[in-house]
Amino acid sequence: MLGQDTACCPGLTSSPLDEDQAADLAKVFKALGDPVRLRLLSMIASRGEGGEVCVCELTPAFDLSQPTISHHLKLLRQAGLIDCERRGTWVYYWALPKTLDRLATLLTTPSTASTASTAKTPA
Amino acid sequence: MLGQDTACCPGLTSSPLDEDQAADLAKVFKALGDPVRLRLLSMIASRGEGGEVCVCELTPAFDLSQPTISHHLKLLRQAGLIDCERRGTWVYYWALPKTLDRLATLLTTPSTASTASTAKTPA
DNA sequence: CGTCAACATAGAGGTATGTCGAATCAAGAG
DNA sequence: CTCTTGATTCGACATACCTCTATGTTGACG
Repeated sequence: MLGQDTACCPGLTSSPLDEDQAADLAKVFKALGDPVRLRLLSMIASRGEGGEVCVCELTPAFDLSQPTISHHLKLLRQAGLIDCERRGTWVYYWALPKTLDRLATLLTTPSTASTASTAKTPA
Repeated sequence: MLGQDTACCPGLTSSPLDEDQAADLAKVFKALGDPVRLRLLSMIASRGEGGEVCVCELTPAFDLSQPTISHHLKLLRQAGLIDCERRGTWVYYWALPKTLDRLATLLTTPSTASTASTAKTPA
């Protein structure tokens, strides 16, 4: 998801998106378009670069059933925003900052681009 | 939409979002979660700072009815991403970069924040 | 005033999304 | 092996969303 060809692109404000780029990006933004998923992602991402969170820590933070949380985590994973691994009884999730960086670059407007254009994940 | 209290916030990856912040942000991301709206926004925003686009230029770029385009423009406007004005027979739309910048800052991860954190629209 | 063109709004229909309970799978303890 | 706990998958249902056609509204022009 979100192929390489969209990774290089300067931003929404520079040139109109073509249909394929828009479709790819829309999937990621749609994944972010739910308050539960936004909170889940922020809870996971705020653990830092190598940080992980167990599902058993995430679930009680919401007034939702466990299957529902699991469903939202799945969508975030399909959007390329997080990934997970099972270790014993528990499943741990971590953030994939590359996707977030890509979106941030895309949303950066020319006025702010002068300071942020060099932030395209050094490699 | 997207009150001032969320404007100051460092980013998704720094600390977990509370419920209200997540709800506000989700509305904006949801507005971006459709390929048609993404393309509309990019067509409008790529006109630059003072640029404007007439609806009559936007509609023929899509294989959709005119009311459908009007509907999507309304959602983008309600999300605070664009605004419009009627001048004579035509209606002109322009982008509101402040909202985009806010999202970009929010999505910026610590590794890239060193170069982009000062990009919060100088005033 | 009447008419026409550009946009917006209203309502309807089909599809997707969010949520749940129940069932299922995975791993460890006894 | 069986039982318990953690997590995902499945099936169902209510709601939201995207799209259309039909209708309103606004302004320009005779």
